[in-house]
Amino acid sequence: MPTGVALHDARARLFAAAEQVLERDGAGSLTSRAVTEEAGVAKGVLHRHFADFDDFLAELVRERIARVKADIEGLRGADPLVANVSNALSWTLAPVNLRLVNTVIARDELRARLRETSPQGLPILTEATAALAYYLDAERRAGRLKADTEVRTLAMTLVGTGHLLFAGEPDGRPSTAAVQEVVASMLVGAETGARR
Amino acid sequence: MPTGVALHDARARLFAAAEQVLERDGAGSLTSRAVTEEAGVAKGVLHRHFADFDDFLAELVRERIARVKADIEGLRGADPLVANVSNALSWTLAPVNLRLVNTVIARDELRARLRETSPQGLPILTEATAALAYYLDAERRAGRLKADTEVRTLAMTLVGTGHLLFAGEPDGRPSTAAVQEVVASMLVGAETGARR
Amino acid sequence: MPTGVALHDARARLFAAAEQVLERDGAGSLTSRAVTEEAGVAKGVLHRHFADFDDFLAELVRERIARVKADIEGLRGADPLVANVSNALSWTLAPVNLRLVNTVIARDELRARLRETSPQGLPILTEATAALAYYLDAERRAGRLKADTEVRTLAMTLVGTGHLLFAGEPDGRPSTAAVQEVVASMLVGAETGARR
Amino acid sequence: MPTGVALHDARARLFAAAEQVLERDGAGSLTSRAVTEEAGVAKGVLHRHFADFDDFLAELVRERIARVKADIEGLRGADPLVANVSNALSWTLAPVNLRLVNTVIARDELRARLRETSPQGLPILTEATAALAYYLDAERRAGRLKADTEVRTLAMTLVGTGHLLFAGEPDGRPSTAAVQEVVASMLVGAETGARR
DNA sequence: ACTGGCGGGACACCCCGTTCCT
DNA sequence: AGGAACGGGGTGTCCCGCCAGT
Repeated sequence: MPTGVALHDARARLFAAAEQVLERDGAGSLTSRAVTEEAGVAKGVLHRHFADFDDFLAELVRERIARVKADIEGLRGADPLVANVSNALSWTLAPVNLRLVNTVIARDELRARLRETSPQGLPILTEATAALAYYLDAERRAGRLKADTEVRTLAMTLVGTGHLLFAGEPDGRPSTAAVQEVVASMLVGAETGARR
Repeated sequence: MPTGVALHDARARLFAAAEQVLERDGAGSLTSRAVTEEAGVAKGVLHRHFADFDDFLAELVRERIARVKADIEGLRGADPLVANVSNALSWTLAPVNLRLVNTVIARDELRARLRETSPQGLPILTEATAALAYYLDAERRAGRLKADTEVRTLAMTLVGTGHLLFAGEPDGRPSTAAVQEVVASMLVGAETGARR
Repeated sequence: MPTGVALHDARARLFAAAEQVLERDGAGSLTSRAVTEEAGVAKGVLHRHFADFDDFLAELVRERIARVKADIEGLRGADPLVANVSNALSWTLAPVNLRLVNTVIARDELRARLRETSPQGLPILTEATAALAYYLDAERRAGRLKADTEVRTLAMTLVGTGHLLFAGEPDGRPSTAAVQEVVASMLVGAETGARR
Repeated sequence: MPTGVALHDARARLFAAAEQVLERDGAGSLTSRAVTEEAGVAKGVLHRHFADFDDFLAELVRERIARVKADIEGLRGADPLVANVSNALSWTLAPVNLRLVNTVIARDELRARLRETSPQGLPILTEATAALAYYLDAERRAGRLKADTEVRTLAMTLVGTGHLLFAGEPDGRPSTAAVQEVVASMLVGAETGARR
């Protein structure tokens, strides 16, 4: 029975529900029904707030992108470089994001729509790479990375390797130590001796 | 009309058809019908040679894995390191393979079955990483890479970065120069001065 | 295009559609798709209201059985015996019922399920025979049939002969006169002279 | 491997195989594959000797009809009337025949072709009815049935009732006693007192 | 504004009769 | 003669988007 009560936070609730479905059941189970059911909401609600399911997913991806960018931009130079980069990878490659990338990969229409805002590269990963490169450039300018470090390539290397590392784990969660070890070995050639 | 002719190479023809569909239409269009139609073969042929469609796909993945491994194992030390690695990445991340990885990502059942033979990591990429590490180890023992090179991590870095590079291109084909440039910058810290 | 309107009488509409298909195209054309198309209804509706197609058919048979029983039970002693019995046969062996019996005969699974409610005999015909026997017994007690009439056998004889008569006609519709003639000749030995 | 040996009795072997399949697995399992497998013969053999599967079935039906007719025509006036008729019904309604009738009912095309030789009525049952009527007429002329007996109707009644009786049994085999009882009660009004 | 049933398309799997190469 | 393949059809299932009621 209709309640007549407006869901003022429908978007947020639907996004949260989608993330829970992704985390619990994987990308293959992320259907419009699963989302609305998880949110405890009627199917029609999704279509009142979004043009269609792919539009909903696109918005969700953009929301995750914004969060990852904000997180990486919030990294502070005072913390150890390896820890910062490891955190950046952990945020970027969190299970929900990984599965969301898979969702994008599996859906032609969604991928096409995201091409408008992410012209190249895999959504989320591309933006994270850019944000990480920006952070690394700051570190380079601060003298914690060698002056000739190609931060764009280094960022891509870190994200690419991290992707393989995280995607390889059945549950998508390698240990923090494992991440730091890999990150450390990748930064070893670029780091200066500077410490604080 | 029935032809009555036995398809002595049904498996190979179906595999080739699947690859053409992948290349032309993408992972989203890889259905059992599309495969048999592309092969110019009756629907039932696929089910006569494979338990079901996921079984067919699993076999196709394994066949691609075998080919990639054989290709990488065929690399010769006489050729330039960067060229060899670039070739390895081009073979590993060929459009067909990339889309096949996407197919695996999108199909829960297929992924589950491949877990039996590829317990961890993304199919194809994992095996390519292992083969590449084996090749790099040979180069390390031959003195073309520094003795302390962690070949496993280096291989993962190369494949992971390459994956991002190839998957980022809308058509899955970065230029050879672009690949070599990235590979060169990644190997710069590990290479010795040895040349032949 | 979705109507959004709930089909409050989905069962009845599907049953009616199935009967129309039977009447128009015969038992061989009675597929689940044909039923939903005839009903102007989505394919899923059938599976929302019935476990599967055989379940739907079983329910249809039971509904027809109920109708035939009700019809026969509604026969009134005031009307001529021959007319009553002829009507009973016409109802029992109506084209739709005849073809429904054929459907049961042709479908192993359906037949198996109906065994639960019609342990023996051909569905519809068995129940009609029982109802007719009950009616004849009433007539016997009312003195319109000889006291020693074996109503069970007589009913079986009438239905069995009627079945041959109706099933023999290409379109399943012998003339009323032909039916009455046969019925009359079969009752001649059992009828008393009683008239009203 | 081809044997090169011609099956001079292919027809008979295929017919026998079909009957075994009918008897063991029912009408629903009577496919061309089942027949050739049961006969231990290649699928092509059937199509070498018959235009198509429906043609094969039509010939089988005609063969069974001929056998039933011959059997009934072989009845001798010296034996008890009830026993003779009971035997006629048992032959006519043998499980194989009953299931063959079902096969005819379930196959539109087969039914259509048999219309050419059996313009009306159910194949086998119609011919059996005619043969039985002929026999009964002989008995009538011999004085064992009343002179005014309508043998055509009586035959139809016997076969129709018998059909219900036999088809009602799950395994298609009522006891001889049950058959004789029903037959006796149906003949009671038509028999004269003549005995031998 | 929300609810929930429906429309419609697609897909995997299965079965059958039939043909014809080996 | 044997057996693989062919073409067609049927069923159950899933999913997304729509929209009449409440």
